[in-house]
Amino acid sequence: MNRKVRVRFAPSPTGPLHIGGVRTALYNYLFAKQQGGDFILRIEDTDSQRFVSGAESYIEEALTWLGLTFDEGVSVGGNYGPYKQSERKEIYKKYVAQLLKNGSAYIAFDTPEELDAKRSSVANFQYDASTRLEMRNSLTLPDADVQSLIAEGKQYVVRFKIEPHEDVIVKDAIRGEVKINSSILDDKVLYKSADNLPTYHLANIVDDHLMEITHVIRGEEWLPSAPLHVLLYRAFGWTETMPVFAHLPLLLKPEGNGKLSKRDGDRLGFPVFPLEWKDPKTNEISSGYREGGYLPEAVVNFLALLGWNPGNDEEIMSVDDMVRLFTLEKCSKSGAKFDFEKAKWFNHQYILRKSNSEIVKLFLPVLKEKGIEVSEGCAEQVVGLMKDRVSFVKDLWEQTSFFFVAPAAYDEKTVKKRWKEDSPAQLKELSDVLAGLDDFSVENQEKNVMAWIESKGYHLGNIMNAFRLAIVGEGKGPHMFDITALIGKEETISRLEKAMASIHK
RNA sequence: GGCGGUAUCGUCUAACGGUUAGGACGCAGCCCUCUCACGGCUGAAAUUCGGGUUCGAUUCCCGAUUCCGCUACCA
Repeated sequence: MNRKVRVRFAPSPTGPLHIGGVRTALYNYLFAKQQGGDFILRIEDTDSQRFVSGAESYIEEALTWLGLTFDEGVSVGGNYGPYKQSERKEIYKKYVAQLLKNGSAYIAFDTPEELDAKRSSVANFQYDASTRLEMRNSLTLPDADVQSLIAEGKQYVVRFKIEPHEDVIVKDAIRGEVKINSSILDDKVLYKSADNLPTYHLANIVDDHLMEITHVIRGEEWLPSAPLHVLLYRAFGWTETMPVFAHLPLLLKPEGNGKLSKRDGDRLGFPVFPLEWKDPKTNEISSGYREGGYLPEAVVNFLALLGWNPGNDEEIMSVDDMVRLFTLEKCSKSGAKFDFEKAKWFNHQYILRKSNSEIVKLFLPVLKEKGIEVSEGCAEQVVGLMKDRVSFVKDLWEQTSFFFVAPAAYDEKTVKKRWKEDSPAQLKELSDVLAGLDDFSVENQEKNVMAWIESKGYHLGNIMNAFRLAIVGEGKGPHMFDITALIGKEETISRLEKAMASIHK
């Protein structure tokens, strides 16, 4: 039996897509593409209590931004729809009936309050083979009572009847065989009474089967319930086509312990969400990678390597490279701490690799925001000179503002260190030298200025550093003539004059 | 508490019985240099702890410990 590989990413629209979820989506995508299979987006909105409006569109927008396109899903359709679980209620009802009929499941009337009472009175209470006969369910109640309770509209849930004392084996592509004894599993609720929807467990198995999913690649938090899922496949008689499981390690907090969570990001100063998110209820804003100035390629590359590696020393990889090299076997088993510094480094690498014109497109809006009107060509030259110094496009402004506006003040420390007694006089001479130049190219400036310095026997460093202070306002930046050639003769001389007039020690 | 998973530099990881335990981020130093960066080079930095198995364990097995997850009519 050779089935076409089909994988799904199945988030719940209970909030913005977490960066850990993004990685799960990415691994599913890489695996699907590598196997020539399909990548499906399924929305698991079976928790009506926690539903958050806007979350679903956020998920799609985030995946789109990252370039993780899916072959089937709510917005693109497909032959296995609907792709939103709340639209599949009738389907689940049919399959629950099947389990009820074959004795794998039963109806339970215990209310949440009754269960809470039980849990607080009985230590370690669990609804399972050892306790189910003390509860109010179709196993203990006479058939007629069950029917009449249902007829009078009593709320009930459907529970999965787990037979104890069996070692259930879960075959995991990353972890090998995981064995759990069925006795520790409880009779999970498959169908809720509260919102008349199935629970994750039921919906997940039914959908994966119906959508012909071949590989379930999901977070490690699902490992403990994987045996339950295996048992469900068996109860339905779908063991033959049960997907291969692969449980991914979790993304951990960068410092201390625990799973990376929503709060960590803004507390530690980096995003945990792909896109900025505004909570519709509290209006609280959580920062996103996109708004933080990250390039989607960098985010994808960084994330891919958090829990997987191609087995060589390559770190900068295109999506195509990753698709080619990806294997579940090379995924690690232990959680990975999130390293913000490394994420920055990846972004820097991608800025370096992008053409100047691509960076300019991203930089122009920043310039506009600062009220700078320049030609694209000019901005492109600045970018070419400066992009290797930044990790983020938005940092370019801080590094390059002196190209566009004359310094309003002179850095005190630099003045102290670089502004000498004879600096004003020397800069006056320099100004004259430059003023006499018709050709203000880098080469011609350099030739003439060097000749002048040499003829006067001046110290090169003293001249150039004072010059830099006058033009830039502080002791930083690329080679001086690269700057002056770009800002032009007039601007250069005017800045020199301003400096001579206003810098005093 | 119970159950499961996990364990190599600070961090991400390589080494699938034999290596001076490799790479990357970060850190330090040096070089480059008109400054600041970038870049290049060099360096410090790790096999959780016990037991086994083996001629030989980072690697295989057992135990402890660690950290993580699950333990809901949440996913």
